[in-house]
Amino acid sequence: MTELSKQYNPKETESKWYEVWEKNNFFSAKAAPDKPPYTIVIPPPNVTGILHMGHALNNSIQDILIRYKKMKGFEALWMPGTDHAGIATQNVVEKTLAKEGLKRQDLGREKFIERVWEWKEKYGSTIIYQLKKLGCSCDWSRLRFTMDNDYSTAVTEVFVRLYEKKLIYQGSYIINWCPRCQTALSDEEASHSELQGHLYYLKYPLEENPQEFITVATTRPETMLGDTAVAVNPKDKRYKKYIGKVLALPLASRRIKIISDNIVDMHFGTGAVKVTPAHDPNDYALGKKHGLEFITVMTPDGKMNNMAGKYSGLDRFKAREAVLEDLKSLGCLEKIDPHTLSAGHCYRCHTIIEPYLSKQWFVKTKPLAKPAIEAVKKGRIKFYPGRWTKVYLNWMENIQDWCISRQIWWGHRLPVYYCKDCQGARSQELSAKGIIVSRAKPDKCPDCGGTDLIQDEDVLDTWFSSWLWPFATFYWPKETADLKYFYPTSTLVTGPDIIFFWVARMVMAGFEFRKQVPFKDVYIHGTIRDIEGKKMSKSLGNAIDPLEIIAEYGADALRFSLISITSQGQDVFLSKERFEQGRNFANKIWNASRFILMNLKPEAANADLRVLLNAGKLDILNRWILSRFYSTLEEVEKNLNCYKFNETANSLYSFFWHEFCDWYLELIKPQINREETQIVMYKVLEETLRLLHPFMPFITEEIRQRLPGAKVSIIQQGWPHLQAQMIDLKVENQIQSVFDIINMVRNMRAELELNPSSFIDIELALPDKQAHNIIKPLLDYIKNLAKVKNLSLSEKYIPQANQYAAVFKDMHIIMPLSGLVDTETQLKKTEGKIGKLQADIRSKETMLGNKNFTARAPAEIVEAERVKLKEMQMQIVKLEAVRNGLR
RNA sequence: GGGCUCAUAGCUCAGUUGGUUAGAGCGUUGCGUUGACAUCGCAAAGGUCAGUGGUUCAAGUCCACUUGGGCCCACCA
Repeated sequence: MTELSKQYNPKETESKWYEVWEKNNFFSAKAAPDKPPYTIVIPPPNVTGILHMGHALNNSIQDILIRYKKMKGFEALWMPGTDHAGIATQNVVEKTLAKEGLKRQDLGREKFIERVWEWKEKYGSTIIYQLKKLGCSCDWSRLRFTMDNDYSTAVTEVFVRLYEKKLIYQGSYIINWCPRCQTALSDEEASHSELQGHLYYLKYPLEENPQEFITVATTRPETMLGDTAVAVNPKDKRYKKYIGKVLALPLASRRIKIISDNIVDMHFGTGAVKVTPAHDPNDYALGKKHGLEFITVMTPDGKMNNMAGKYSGLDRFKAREAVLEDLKSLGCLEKIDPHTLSAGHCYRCHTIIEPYLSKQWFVKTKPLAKPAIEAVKKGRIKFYPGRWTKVYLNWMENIQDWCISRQIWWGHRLPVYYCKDCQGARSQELSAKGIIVSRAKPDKCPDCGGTDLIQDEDVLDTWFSSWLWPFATFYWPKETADLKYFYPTSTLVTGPDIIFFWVARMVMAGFEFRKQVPFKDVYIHGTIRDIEGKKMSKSLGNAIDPLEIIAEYGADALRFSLISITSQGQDVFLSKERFEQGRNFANKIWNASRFILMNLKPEAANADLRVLLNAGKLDILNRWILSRFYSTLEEVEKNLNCYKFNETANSLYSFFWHEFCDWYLELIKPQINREETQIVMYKVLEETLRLLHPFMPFITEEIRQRLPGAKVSIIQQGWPHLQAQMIDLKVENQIQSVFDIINMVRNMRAELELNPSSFIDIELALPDKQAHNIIKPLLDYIKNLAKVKNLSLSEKYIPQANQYAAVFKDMHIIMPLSGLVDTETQLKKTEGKIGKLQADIRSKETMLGNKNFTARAPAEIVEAERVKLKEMQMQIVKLEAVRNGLR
């Protein structure tokens, strides 16, 4: 066995063990009918992704679950993969093209897509390597990509099925349009944020009397060029007389009608609203209802089109200025008020969304939502923390149809073909004629037999492929053995930001295509923020790079620190110093293990603990640590099973550090060569390492391998079995008393400013004779850790001037002094304690004197309070004796 | 407009179904390095649990309101 360094060096161990795990296929899972399955599908990171703290947290949690379940005997599968991330990836590749002075149109569709694939091959696995650095135990042999051939088959299949069920339709509606990406977006992809804008009051003259105006208020004056009506509320007395009259729309020189509709809010703006049916969703509805004209005044890249007359070619915001300028000179701009408005922004490039009328494909979602609502209501899918249930249900119950077509190139092309011969016959309105939706490209048109078929140019929303992730990764629509065994999956771990994008839709897909839930538990973790509460992001420059932390502190430290501060679902405010806790803990584990390894005899690994226990060969100290260990194990499992990761991490931390190291290892030093100590010390370390392994996989593996009895990996050692008979609260209490006494002596020493390394004498005065027998065998422990030279036991406390005494339960702890210490100070301190105790006693007495309390509180609580009061009364007598001795 | 969430030690946060003297990590202060660990040990200081009112024998915990952060949803032109 090689010498261990004084400090843990994560770099040396991490890559080494990861290789071993991979080489031995410890991460692979196979359908195993004799074992229960446990499945997690990874939220597939974008191929453009690089590991950030959110990923680190998300994947640490998943790895903890997978490693725990694997050790526990489940066939645990963690399905990995990446998402093609349509718009995001296309944007990235377009940027690299721009450096060559090229646009994607210069290459053409096919060549461009080739470039994207090239980019993907080159950079698309970056995040996979980074996940490995984190220690993730994904079954990499199953790595999937949402644009894999098989996966695309599933996407096409789903489109065709939904189309055939009439749950997919095509139509012209107002959608969210990103003028920069030049594509439609779903409602979820338009993230609304407030911005400071203006409310512009425009005057439209009446045709019959141009001196008379109706003033409308708008935030987007440039759209007035597409106005086809002005609407007022029918109840609005101010405008009643104008309803049905005609206005001369300035600049556009068009006649528009004044219509009335209840939807108009009389109290907003002027109570008269301009109606632009082609550029606003509300106006669109009004346009439909009142049979208005739809005039599109913009081009897809956000410029004014030739319907906009002289403004044609101007960018929409430049056009706004120009329009305002011209209205002003016409005297048609009444005023401008500051106004905060909320505008949609493209979730990929943050450009302000333009509501835009265009022909798109939609999923009819209401029927899909129905079983997805029911499943959650009935608890077949559970959210952790539970409050997300409401968020999910609220969205699901108010679900809108899903716009799934995107006008970009990178993605799954719609399996929609048009017959050129039939196209002429197609009306603008919905008609299936000449539209062929098919799994494979058809040879000829089923309507006219024409062979001139072209495929729809659009691709599908990225989420239209990711919503199939829990089963498409198992090669659905094939009924594979893996699909049957591993699906439905067990737990989904993700952040709150993609509940609508992804989680909700997966539930819908699960029911629609598999007739069951896609997962049983959804664990929603918090968002990682910087110390000021801002979301961590590269663009804000406040991000802490997990890889940097791994390089500096190690992956185990990163994981442990992250987990220990993330209480269930709560956001995390993170600073770099936070990771020192994990690093220090790793180092503590390392050094405690180093100490044990230096003293351990290999045969200790072979003994059977139960035999030893039954033979009565375990002393109280060893029984104590075993009891504490199994109590901890019990707690760890309870917390893990309800996704309380921080509590688990913290109980392991405090058990290992503050009980095992601070007390146990210190106390056993004098008896370290005793057989029972050897065995227990080995046992507790070995099993604690196993409990820690899901949290800190590398260091626990490294140390386990150095202990006797190692298998190829600690993963194979499995999860320790709870041995409830080892939990002994009586033993725990007795040892706790010893610790309390030691603490008191240490405290007294510190109060007296005695050098911690000097030995002192102590007398314990304990009136209860029977207690003497219990404490006698424990005296050596006290002597050891409290640095006591002579420890005597007596039955009676005799107050004396040259001593310092303290009280613990019914015991006086007496420290003889050689006269150097100031008795005045001791007296003050003792009196202070008495004063505090008196106050406590008074409040207890009041409490117990209250008949309401004694009558209504549970008997055991009242009894406990009585006992407590008695103890306090006893203590005060003893303290008073001490005080009298000092006087 | 609706909903969620947070406010506890100087900082970051725990605190289970209401029930002893409210905890941890970091930081601070004092003492301590001859063999596990200074990425350490021992000890200490530090909290009217945001405010007000209520329910209760009992409130950090439950309820209402107030104040101040953060987030989400919604078609206020």
